[in-house]
Amino acid sequence: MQRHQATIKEIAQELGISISTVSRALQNNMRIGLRTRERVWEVAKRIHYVPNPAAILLKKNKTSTIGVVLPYLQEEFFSMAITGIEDVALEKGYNVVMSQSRDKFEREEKALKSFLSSRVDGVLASVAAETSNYSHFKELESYGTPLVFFDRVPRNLAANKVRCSITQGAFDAVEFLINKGIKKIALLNGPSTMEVSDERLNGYLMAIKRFKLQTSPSYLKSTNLSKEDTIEKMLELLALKEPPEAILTFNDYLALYAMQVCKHKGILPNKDILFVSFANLQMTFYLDNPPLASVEQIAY
Amino acid sequence: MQRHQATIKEIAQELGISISTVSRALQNNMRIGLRTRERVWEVAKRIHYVPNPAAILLKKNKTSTIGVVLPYLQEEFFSMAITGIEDVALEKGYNVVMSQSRDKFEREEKALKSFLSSRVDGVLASVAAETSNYSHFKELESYGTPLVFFDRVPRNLAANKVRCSITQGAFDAVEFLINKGIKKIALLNGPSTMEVSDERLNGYLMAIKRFKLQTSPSYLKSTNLSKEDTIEKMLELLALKEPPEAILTFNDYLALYAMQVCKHKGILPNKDILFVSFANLQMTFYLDNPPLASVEQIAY
DNA sequence: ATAGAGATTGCAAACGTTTGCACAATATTT
DNA sequence: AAATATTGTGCAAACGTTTGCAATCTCTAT
Repeated sequence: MQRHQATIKEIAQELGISISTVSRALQNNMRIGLRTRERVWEVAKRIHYVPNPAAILLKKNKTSTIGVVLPYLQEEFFSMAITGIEDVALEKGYNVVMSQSRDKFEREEKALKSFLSSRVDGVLASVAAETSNYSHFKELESYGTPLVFFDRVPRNLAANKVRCSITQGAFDAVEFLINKGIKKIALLNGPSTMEVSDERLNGYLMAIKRFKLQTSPSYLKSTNLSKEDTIEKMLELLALKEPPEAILTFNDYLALYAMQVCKHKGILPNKDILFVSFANLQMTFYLDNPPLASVEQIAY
Repeated sequence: MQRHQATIKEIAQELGISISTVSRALQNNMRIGLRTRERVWEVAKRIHYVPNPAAILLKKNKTSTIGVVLPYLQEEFFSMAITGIEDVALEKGYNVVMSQSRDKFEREEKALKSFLSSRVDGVLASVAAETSNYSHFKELESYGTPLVFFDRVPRNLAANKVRCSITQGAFDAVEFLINKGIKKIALLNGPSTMEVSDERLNGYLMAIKRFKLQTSPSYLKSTNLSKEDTIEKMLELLALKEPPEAILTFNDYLALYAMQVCKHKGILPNKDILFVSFANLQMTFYLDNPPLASVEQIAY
């Protein structure tokens, strides 16, 4: 099946020169005469030579590959991020291999194992909602594989992290609602294990304080991002004696789930209860009734 | 940076046995005594041995990796498909590397090149809308890399192809409309380079013939799947002397674009003009006004 | 005891590439 | 013409693994 792949040995043979010369010629090493270099390149092209990455890895201990784990590829934020990652990686001569955790700890763990065994040069990770134990990441680092978290970064872990600071975004979102005369604002947040949740909370609290509003612990809900949990927490909010007039949600998906709950209860979203969220999905452009506003995060 | 990774040599040294014995012990080769095998495994675990895939590829000429190119990871159909692919691949001990073409020929070409140089064992491809020349796929095969197209398979190309036959689905969709008493049905199809477009057309024509309806070339539009082109073709349909009463669209995205055009023109989608499409996105559950019906394709 | 058998283990080559070092060929200076 | 510098090329080892073959053990049956 797998037909023979061209090797530098064959090029050397055909030209009657040594393989070291060919190797150097292909690297455009100045030590090799221009004429020889040209002849080597010509043969290489003709016989469709492609360097064997395994041999190179073996020698250089470098795969020129980076691994990316993230929760869902289909979430627009991540899919844009991946596109950005791919673009710069390709430009720099790196390959990208990605894996979705689907917010499951187990899948995330497996993905990292597979990255480890394929010896990626580095890993980018956006952690699964389920994850609260970071030993699998620690293990990666113990092998010396560089690791950078992005967007969904863990709290309480000394590591490289990249994310937009959205404290200000959360503040602005609340201010926006307050300017509309709203007083009772709830926060439907993500898991407390994530720093990005903290930031939303901080921005929210800052705004509440600054504008001297009131809130209560029952207005602060934290979900695991699943549809079920979100619906449950939303029902709790609606069941309060003083249900909120507006809800700031962790992202557009939570907002959509929550809005569905409202509809079932005969409450008109963005009429009876205003929704403001984070992410600004392309998708929301298709909706007749999207969240009132959304804080955009530039994923690419 | 990159800390040293354990090798079988080190295991051998520690136990005072030869590397070949270690290699065989790790493969659970029966030629190696049980006691030795156990000791080897124990050390391997302790020092976190992970086989170096490069060395194995070099010997076996097998990467246990398959490459997947598809248009958009964020389209639900593909993201489900990828999950299916990942699941069976992992189960069989294969890794998956994927790349999005974003419907661009150039990106698709690059992805295949990168697969080639990383020596994947095989490729799964769903072709980009832009692609009409398959030389890059041909090249893959000339290297002996097995190739299977899925869903978006090319016409007129002898190759392995996997897709749902949706001729029947298209037929059923039209029948569904006819049963509602609709007579004037248009088809907003995908590029004619794709077999999947042909199938929709065939199903549509079969139903038209069977139920003795009329259609006209101006009811048959073919788009490149982009939003712009879809809007243009939709405007053409609306500009006809006899605009259609219902439109069968290539997928949910086209339906959504087309429905937006209607709204701009003050036409009520699924009231004045009925929409039926293919794909059945999760997303459409969030919509207040989804396509009337959608033919589901089981991606996973 | 000892031949033969069977069970274990080790040697060494091979996979395709890179690279330090040495050597050969040519050009430049005396 | 010899000595030196410059340029071009080749040898061989190394990377971590697998595997055919040979070698060494440990038995059992004589």
